[in-house]
Amino acid sequence: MTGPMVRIGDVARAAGVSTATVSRALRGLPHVAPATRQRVLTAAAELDYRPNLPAARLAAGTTNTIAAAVPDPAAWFNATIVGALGRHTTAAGYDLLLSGVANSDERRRFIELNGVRSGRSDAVVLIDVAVDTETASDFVAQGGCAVTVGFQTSALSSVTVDNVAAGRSATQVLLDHGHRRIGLLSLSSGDSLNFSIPSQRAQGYAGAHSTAGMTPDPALTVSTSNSWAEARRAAHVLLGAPESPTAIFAMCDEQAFGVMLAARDLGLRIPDDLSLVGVDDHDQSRLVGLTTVRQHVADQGVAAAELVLHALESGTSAPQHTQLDTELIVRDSVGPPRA
Amino acid sequence: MTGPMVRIGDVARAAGVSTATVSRALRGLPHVAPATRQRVLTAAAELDYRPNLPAARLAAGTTNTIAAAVPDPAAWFNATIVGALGRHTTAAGYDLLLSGVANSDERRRFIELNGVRSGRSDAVVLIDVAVDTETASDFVAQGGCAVTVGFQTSALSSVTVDNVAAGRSATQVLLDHGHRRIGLLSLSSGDSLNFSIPSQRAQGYAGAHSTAGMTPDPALTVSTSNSWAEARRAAHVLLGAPESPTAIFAMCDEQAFGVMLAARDLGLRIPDDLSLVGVDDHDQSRLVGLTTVRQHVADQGVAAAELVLHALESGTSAPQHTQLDTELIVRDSVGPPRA
DNA sequence: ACAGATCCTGCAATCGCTTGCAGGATGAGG
DNA sequence: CCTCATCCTGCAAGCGATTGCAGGATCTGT
Repeated sequence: MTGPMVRIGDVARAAGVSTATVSRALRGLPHVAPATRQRVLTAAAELDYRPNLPAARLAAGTTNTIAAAVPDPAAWFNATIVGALGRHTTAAGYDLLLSGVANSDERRRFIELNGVRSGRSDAVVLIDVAVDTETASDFVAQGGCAVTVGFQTSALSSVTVDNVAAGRSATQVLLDHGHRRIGLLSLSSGDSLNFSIPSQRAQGYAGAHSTAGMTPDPALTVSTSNSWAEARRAAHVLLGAPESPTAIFAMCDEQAFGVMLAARDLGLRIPDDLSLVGVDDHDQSRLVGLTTVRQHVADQGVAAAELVLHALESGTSAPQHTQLDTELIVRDSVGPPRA
Repeated sequence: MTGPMVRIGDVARAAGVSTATVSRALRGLPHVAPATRQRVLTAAAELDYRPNLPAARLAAGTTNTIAAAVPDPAAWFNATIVGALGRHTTAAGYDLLLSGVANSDERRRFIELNGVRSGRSDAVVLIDVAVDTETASDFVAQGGCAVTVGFQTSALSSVTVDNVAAGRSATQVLLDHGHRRIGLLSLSSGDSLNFSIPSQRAQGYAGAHSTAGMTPDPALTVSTSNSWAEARRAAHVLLGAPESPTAIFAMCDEQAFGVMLAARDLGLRIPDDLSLVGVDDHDQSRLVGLTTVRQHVADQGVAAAELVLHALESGTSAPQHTQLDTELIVRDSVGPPRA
């Protein structure tokens, strides 16, 4: 059944050279005569030789693999980043290992498993997964290479957006239209591993208010996960309250979709009866006319890939922090408050 | 900088046993006395020992890794399956390697790289990626283990849905409402690697027509990728033609979203001026009230995981074919044709 | 034709863990 | 008290590549 395993020695014999030469020839290393290389290539092709990865990795001490951690691989934000990241790392010859890391246990395991010493991956990309300062510096102290996306800590390279500004401008649009009671649908810190995004966006929300000489009503803030269903329920609460908001700032578009559903449930028209702003510019937001603060998600994946590849190739461990722009995308979900 | 590498020998010395015993103790293998195991565990913990994966893989000849191939990791369908698949394989102790396979070159490379002989992965999951019969049987002949999702070939285990039935029932709804000119937005076979889905759904479309004693007008069929932008453009063509259809069957919900955009561009109201049915039941479909034929996507990922894990654990190579149900989800995008 | 630099190539030691086999210790049964 | 099974444990031979170092071939300039 199982085809005979062709080893590097077989190729060497066939080409009449040593395994050392085969190894060098096959990997395009210098110091091998063109004619010899050709001979080796031919022999390898003829025997249909496939180098054994674990062996190569053990000997070379390098894995050519990048491990990515995401809270939920199926979520749009994560998937988009992973897609862009993967495209670039694959092009550079790296494999992409994907791990779902939904709680702190899994996170610890992930960090442990991907340290330099286990030889599982050469570098790690943490997408929307936070790590504490100590863990991060331990990791790099051991020679690990990591970059974070959507979270920032000093010891690690990162790519982020200005979430305070995003929260501010989302809120500002609403304020500009005359809204005075603006609900905040916050991302829950429940089992989430990244607290910074919600708190920063909330900070922008508060900031915009205070610039306008106002203080937001704490009763208008509700937290949920990024699931539609939960956001919908939360929006029901918000909109069913005695002094309900005339507008809602949802911290992510997916939550905004949930609000739209709730509005429909309640017979509220957007933007006539309720204004709505999200953050992300999810693929679907255009379809439903959602006004939102766009973050260029795929670009973040590309940036992460560049950071990681650069670090790997240069061997540098000095962290670099990239911050991408956000931009307000005006669609149809915002209008003046109902009289 | 780099912490001292702790090897299995160090643990052995600390625990006063041989490396063989450490290896067995740490992996929970039988034939090691409880007291000894405890001693080894303690020593390992104290030294913060991390086994070196490549070494273990080389020695054991097994990788504990499953490689998944998807045309586009960022696409909703793929991401959803990968998410479910990953959750289950990780729980079973396997790593998930993710590769974007967008054309036949990449596909060939993927198959080669993941054959048994290269020791890169223990099994392969092909998601919406087709392979020809010969490649498939070669792969298993060499001892490879593979399962396909959304595509079926006899030599490999697979999980699919009945696409003919899906196409038929989508078309049937439209017919039932009295539509007689039904446009078909087909998935293009451009660079796609899986032709079977579009052709099967088209077959269902034709079948429903012929059951009703009709023959669909070939002029009403247009092919595009699953991108919104393309589908939108195609819909413009379809709807701008002299005898435009009163309804459209889009082979996937993402295309249907494009049609919605086009309809909006043209000032057509759904379902008053145009009826629309998709396939998938994309997360967003509910939001926009799209009538669609649901396929349980996450379940397909789970099924794929089960197939793969079973094959790996039992060592069986007899292919198993799982077919999941689809179900018509009626929302608001279908009505009678305009008078 | 010769010294010295430049290029290729092979030897053999590693990389760190797994595992078949054999041997010693322990316990049960007669 | 002896025999035989049963259980643990250690020895040491791999697993299949990579790579520092040394040595031979080839070439350059004089």
